[in-house]
Amino acid sequence: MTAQSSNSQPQVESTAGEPHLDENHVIAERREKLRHLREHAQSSNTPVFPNDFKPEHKAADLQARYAEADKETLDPQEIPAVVAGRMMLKRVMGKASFATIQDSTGRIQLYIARDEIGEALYESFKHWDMGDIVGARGRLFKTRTGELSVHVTELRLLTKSLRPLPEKFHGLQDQEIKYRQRYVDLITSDETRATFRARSQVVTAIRQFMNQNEFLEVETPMLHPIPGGASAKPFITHHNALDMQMFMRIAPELYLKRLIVGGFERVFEINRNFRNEGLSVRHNPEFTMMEFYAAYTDYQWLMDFTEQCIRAAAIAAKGTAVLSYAGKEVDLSKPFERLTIVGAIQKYAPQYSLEQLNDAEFVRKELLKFGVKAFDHAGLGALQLSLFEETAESQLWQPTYIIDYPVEVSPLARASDTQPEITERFELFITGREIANGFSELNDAEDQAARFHAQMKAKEAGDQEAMFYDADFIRALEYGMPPTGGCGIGIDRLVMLITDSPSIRDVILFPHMRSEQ
RNA sequence: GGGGUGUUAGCUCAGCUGGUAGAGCAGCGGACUUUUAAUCCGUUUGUCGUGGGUUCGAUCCCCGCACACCCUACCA
Repeated sequence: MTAQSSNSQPQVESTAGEPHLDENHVIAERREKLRHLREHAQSSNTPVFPNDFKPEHKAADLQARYAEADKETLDPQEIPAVVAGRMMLKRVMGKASFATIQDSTGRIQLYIARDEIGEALYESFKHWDMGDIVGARGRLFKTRTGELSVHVTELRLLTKSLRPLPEKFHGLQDQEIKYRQRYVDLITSDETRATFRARSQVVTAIRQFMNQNEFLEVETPMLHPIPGGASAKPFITHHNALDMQMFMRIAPELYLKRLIVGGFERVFEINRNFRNEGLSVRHNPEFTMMEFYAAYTDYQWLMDFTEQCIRAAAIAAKGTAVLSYAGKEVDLSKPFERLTIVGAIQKYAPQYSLEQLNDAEFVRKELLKFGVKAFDHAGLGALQLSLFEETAESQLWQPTYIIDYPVEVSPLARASDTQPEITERFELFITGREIANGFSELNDAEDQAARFHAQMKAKEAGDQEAMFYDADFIRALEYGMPPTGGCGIGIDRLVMLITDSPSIRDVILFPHMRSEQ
C-alpha cells in the first residue's frame, strides 16, 4: 500500500525472473489466463484486480433469513442480494451454470444464466477457476431442489487465483501443508475456521471476565535483561545499540508483581512467552499465557476464581461447560477436585504407603525405576513431586487442583504459615495436562532474596533452569507488596481442551516449523 | 535429544518381496438453461522426497540425508 498506486495500469511481465516455490502446469495455465485478463483490462482501461465492488450481504445472514422460505413466496419477491467470496464449486452447463462462493460467514450458490449476463461474460466465466474471488449482484430465489441461490444479473472477477485449491471433496489432507500454509487450510476446512473462531471467543471471554472483576489489562516487556518468573531455558538475543544481551521472556510474573507493588492491585496480561525447549503436541516455543495478580487474595481464592474463568471461557466458546475431549467427557461444570501431591499419588498409585512416600531414599530409588535421576540437592518434597509426575499426573483427566508444592521448586511462592517446607501453590490439571499454575505470592523481600540465592546455588550445581537473581525485583518487594495471589493459565492448552484439538499446533495459527527444504 | 512411521501427477490416493507408473478430482477441447463432489465424450501432466549402494534392471531391497507425523525426554 504505497502512495504510488493510481489508476494507471501497472506493467507486469507474467513470470519473468521471479522465484516461485513450486511452479507447475496448473499454475502456468492460470498465469496464462491472467495474462489474457491483463490484456483485456488494458484495452478496456479497467483494472485487473478491481476494488470497487462492495458486497452488501453475507452468506450466513442470507441463509439464516431465507433458507427456510417457500420457493413460491420467496421467488416473486425478487429480493436483491450483493455478495462476494471465493468460488469453491463450479458446475458449468451450456447456457447456464451454478457456482458456490464462500465468504467469511459461509457459502451461497450463484445461478448464472448466459441470457441474463450476456454471452461474452458467460464465455469468460466458463474459464474462471475454483479459488477465484468473485462478486455477484442478483435476486434471491430457490432452485428446483430448494437451495437458496442468487440469480445473478451482474458478475465480476475480483481476484484471479493462480494456485489450485486442494481436491474439492477430500480437502487438504497433508498435515504439514495445513500448518505451513494455514491460509489454504482456512480456505478449505470449516473445522479449522471453527477452531480459531473458538480461540478468539475464549480469549474475548477471559478478557471480559477479567474486566468484570476489575482487573487492569497491562503489557509488560517481552525483552528481558534477566529472564525470570519461571524455570525454563530462554531464547537469547542481542540489542545492538545498547550492546547488551537480552532474553525473550519466559514469563511476565516479576513485572506484573512490580505493578502490584505500584498499587494497581489487580492486573492481568494475555501475551506470548518464549521457551527454548523441545516441541511436542503440547509445546510450541512461543505460547500464550494469561497471568493475573490480585492483591489481598490467596491461593484458595485463586482456585475458585480460575475455575470460574475457565468455565466462562468454555461456555462462551461452546455453550456448555461439559466438554468432550478425545472422545471422553470433561466436566468443567462441577467444582474442581483438590488434592495434595501425596494425596494424588495415594489416589492414583495406591501401591505406595504413606510411610514409603515420606521416605526420601525410597522415593529416590523408586524414581530410578521410571528412569528419573533426581538432583542430589533434591529434598523430599521435590522427590514426591517427581513421583507424582510419573505416576499420577497423566491420569488427572477431570479438572483437578494439585496443591501444596514444596518450597524448593516454588521460589516465588509464599510458604505455608503452618508448614514452612510447602507453599500455598496449586497447579490445575485437565486431561492429564497442566493448564494453570498459581500461588499466594511471596511478598517477604528478604525471604525472596534468600530463595534467589538458593536458586543460584542450584544453577551452579547444574540445574540449568534454576532462576537468576533479579535485584530490581527484590528492590521492588522491599518497598512492600501487599499480600497477593497470582496465577497463569496456558491459553493454547485451554483452547486445545475446549476445541477438542489433539495438538497445540491445531490451535496456533502459524505453529513453529522447521525451514522448508 | 532418542525411537517408530511416512514422502508416488497441482490435489486425494492405488501400485502384486524388482521389469522405469495408474484412478478420481482439477486443467484443456466438446455436449448440456435448475446443478448439488453435476453428468457424458475426448485429452494433457510425473527427476515415484533427495544422495549413494546392490542388481542386467530399483517407486519397490540396503545405507545416508531432508521434511512431516506419532511416541518419548525437558517444560506450560
